[in-house]
Amino acid sequence: MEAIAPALLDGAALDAWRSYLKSHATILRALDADLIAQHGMTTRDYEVLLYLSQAPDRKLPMSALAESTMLTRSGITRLVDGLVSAGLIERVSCRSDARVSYAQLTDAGYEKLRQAGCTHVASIREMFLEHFTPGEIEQLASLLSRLPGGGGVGACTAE
Amino acid sequence: MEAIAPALLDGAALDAWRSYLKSHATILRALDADLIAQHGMTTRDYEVLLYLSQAPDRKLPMSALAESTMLTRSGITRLVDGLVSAGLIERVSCRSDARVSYAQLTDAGYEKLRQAGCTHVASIREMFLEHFTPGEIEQLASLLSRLPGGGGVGACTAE
DNA sequence: CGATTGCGGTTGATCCGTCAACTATAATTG
DNA sequence: CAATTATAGTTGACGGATCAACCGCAATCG
Repeated sequence: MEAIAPALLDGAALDAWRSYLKSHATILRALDADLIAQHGMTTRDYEVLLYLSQAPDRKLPMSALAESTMLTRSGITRLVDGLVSAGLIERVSCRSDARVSYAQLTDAGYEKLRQAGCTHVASIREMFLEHFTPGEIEQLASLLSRLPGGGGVGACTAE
Repeated sequence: MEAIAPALLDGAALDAWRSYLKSHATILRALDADLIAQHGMTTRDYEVLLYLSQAPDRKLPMSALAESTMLTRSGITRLVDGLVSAGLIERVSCRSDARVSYAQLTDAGYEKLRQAGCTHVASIREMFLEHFTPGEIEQLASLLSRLPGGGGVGACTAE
């Protein structure tokens, strides 16, 4: 009568799961608030700019962005709309395939990313990294990489 | 020129952070999809029912729910609206303070939670717990508990 | 080739959650 | 006790993301 899910999860497992959920919610909320306050940009915006900055020619097809960010194609369309009207991104069409439309980082977008990167990375350090020793970071990286989407080998969701 | 944030984060730190973000997005999306498909309910709904089920009298003030779920009070009002009209929750007023309104789990809500709990916890096992040994779960719990919101000692956000 | 099928992207409707403003009640203070 | 201030909750307007439907183009298959 006392509990439902908790009764089905033993102590450490429950702790791990709850900390995982709560810490994520707390940290992301704070990061977003920082980024918005300091640069008028959400973490999603930042993520898109970052992916573009790392891509050849600083441009990516919309679909690639959608996959990287784990948004739907329609979600990306709208997100990019915003960045375009902010002047941080341009749409350029693809010569070899008229269906695809690239999002390309503008110089202004690159500069914005550079500026935001400083404070954002500092926030990530403060909220996440600084709570661990380098050895623990490695442990954590190794553990988390095994989760679905974590980037490790067994990350296939068995679709 | 090659990277922005990554250049500022060394390898393991970047891996840990990225795995943390991506795994969370992937897992939560899958859990939500499962819960919706099998029980017509979001993880937020589930969370609210769960908190209520663990509360004395199976009821909690709206504000308490808001705090537990990390939603705003207005967000909780709307979420609870939905659960009320689904018959899983009732609103009951407080006799000692006319401002507070409790959300109370109905029998139907309890039953629904019980049913959903089975599959939901199974999904959590599959997506999260099963990737680790018991010892690793403990490690993970210990590490994550140190993060903001993770429930550990230093979890104060220094407001 | 011409028709079908598939892919990339956008749009309309909708849902979910926030913020800001508001109401009503309680607590405080002079 | 009256006036102020604080707290609990709801509501309206809005933003962000999804789904489903769609358009245009490419690729494939007869």
